[in-house]
Amino acid sequence: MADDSAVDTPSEPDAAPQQQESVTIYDVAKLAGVNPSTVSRALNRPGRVNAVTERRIRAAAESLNYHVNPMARALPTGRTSIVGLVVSDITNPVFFDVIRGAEAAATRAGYTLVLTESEESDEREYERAQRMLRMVDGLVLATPRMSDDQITALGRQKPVAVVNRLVDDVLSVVPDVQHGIAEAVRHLRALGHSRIAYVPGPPLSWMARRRGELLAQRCEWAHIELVALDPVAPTVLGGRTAAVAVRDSGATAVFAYNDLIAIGLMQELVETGIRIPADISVVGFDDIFGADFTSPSLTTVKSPLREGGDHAMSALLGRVTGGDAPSGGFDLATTLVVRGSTGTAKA
Amino acid sequence: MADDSAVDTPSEPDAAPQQQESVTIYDVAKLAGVNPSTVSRALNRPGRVNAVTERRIRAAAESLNYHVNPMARALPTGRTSIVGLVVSDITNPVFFDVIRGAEAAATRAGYTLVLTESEESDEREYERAQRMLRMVDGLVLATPRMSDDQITALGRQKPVAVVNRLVDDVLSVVPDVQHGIAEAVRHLRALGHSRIAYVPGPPLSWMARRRGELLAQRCEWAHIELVALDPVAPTVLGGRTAAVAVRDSGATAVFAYNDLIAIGLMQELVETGIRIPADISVVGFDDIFGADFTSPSLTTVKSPLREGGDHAMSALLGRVTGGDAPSGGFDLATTLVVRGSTGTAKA
DNA sequence: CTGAAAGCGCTAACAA
DNA sequence: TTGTTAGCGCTTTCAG
Repeated sequence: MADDSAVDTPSEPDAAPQQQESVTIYDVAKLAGVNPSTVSRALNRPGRVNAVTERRIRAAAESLNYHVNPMARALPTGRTSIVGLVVSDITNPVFFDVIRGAEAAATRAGYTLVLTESEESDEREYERAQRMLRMVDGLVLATPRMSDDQITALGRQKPVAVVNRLVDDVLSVVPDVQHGIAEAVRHLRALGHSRIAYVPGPPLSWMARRRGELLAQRCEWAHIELVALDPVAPTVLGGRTAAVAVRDSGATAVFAYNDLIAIGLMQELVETGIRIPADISVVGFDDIFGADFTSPSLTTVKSPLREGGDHAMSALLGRVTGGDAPSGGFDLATTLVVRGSTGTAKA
Repeated sequence: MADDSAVDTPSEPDAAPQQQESVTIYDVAKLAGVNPSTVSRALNRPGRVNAVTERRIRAAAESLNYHVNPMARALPTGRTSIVGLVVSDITNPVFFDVIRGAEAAATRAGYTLVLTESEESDEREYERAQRMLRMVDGLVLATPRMSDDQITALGRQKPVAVVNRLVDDVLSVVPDVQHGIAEAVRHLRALGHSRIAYVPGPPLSWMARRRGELLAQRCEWAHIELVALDPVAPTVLGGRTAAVAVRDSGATAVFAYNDLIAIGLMQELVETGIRIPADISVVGFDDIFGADFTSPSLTTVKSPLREGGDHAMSALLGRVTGGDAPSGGFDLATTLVVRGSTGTAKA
């Protein structure tokens, strides 16, 4: 640690590191005194080779530090042991859990996860998914923005699973939003709220539309007036822009399409001198990382994001490995997490 | 949207989708009336083929919806156009920005990003990196936990770059922590703090050790007493566990190894009736997503994480594509972001 | 149980 | 400029 000032520039390795030749089954075969095909058999299908030769081969492979070349294997088999995940925005914490779940399921099954993002563009999304398709055994699309037709087209080429959206003829993993919404509406109703505002998310998003619809349904059912405001970007900034409309709506409580919006909204409202929840209650969706950091902490409809990613990937891999239909009945119910941002309605 | 109750289970596609045969350069060649190798040339090295035949070939490829098979290409060339990124914990928001930066740089260069995590285990980390190495053209390790020797070993096989750590003979991208720490110490000093506590992070982490060392140096230099407490896990929970020690330390301000710890610490302190910053000031490191959600919002030494990921990946790809040494002088200085969690020292 | 041989899709000499 | 011909490393028949 002699030099402290120069560390902000990549250090230059002294010598160009010798990229060592990779060892192949031919090397192993030679060392073990067998045919390459026998090496392949021994390493892949234990039992289909004489026990002692197998041991000899394994020892040879070990000593040579042999590792199979996934690319070379992919050619004859057509399977790469790679699965892809497409998210619309790596920045959005909603996907962190989806990624984590998908990664876990993939790793568990011995698959490698490849990740890409579409930066909220439906065109880029399709293009990148298509590109990725060539190298993966299957694809998971998280809250995709592209059209149903495009998704179906992808599904015709390789197995595809979708999270947070329902698409015909495609493996779809969707949480039961209904349940959480019912809880939330009941919660607000019990607190005396009878006029609620709703800040919608991107109209291109299936999940955004769905939440809006179910919320409207439920409020009508509960004889609560729901005021739908203009949709905003599903970001903290988007939430801030909705503050004025929320204030002017005369509602005593507000639903935001997601937590990001809810958080931005709260920040802006508080800065305008509005007290939460004394003046207005706020409810979000998702329960993302950080939802409990705010002050007051955010009441939100929790989506089982991690499970969603995990289940989608598991289902996909089940299909990839030719397995039978994944058994349904996942525990994907949304639930209300009550925190500090909701309180009794202002008189 | 007829059925609302059944959506929590993967929908079963009616028919097993016909996985269409993938089209190869042979198909394109036949359609265009040329030899496969000509197709390869036309598509890869525009200009080395007659302009009109090239156009004919492109048209044929287009009409057949041809896409190159990356695996097949990887075999003869030895290059996959895939780069890997290893992080220690996908859950940790610190890596979100690193991932985003790396992804951006990779995509920009036409590479695909492969992601894996080590779940904070040095063994798993090395094993997964090694496994990944077979299929990538290069590897970026973000805040790795494995030993220098292991990193060097990886670097002998394929180009490797490291973020947030200095390793001999390996491309290292490290922010200039010094600068931010100096600012932070000066800030606290100006507020009258003369006894500061420090909650260290995982001892296995190079960056954790470095922050501790530089902080100690700087405080000594500024004639401030620094009380190093026991290290904790770099998580919100870890931060909570440090609260008692912090309170008992008698310090009027506390540095946490990272924002996660700082946030957990603040939560626990506040719940114990300690006021921030009236009773104690808190400073974190990184400026992660959510650091401004807390109440009070967190004063923190911001690390240019996104740039770190981007630069590391760029430098790596520069090396992969045989380019010359990446020009140094990146804008990777850390800076102090002053928010609400720091104030004048209690008398 | 094991060896021989063909071929996955593509690239890269080498010829023509 | 284009065709021919070998492979890249591995799996997988098919013989033996």
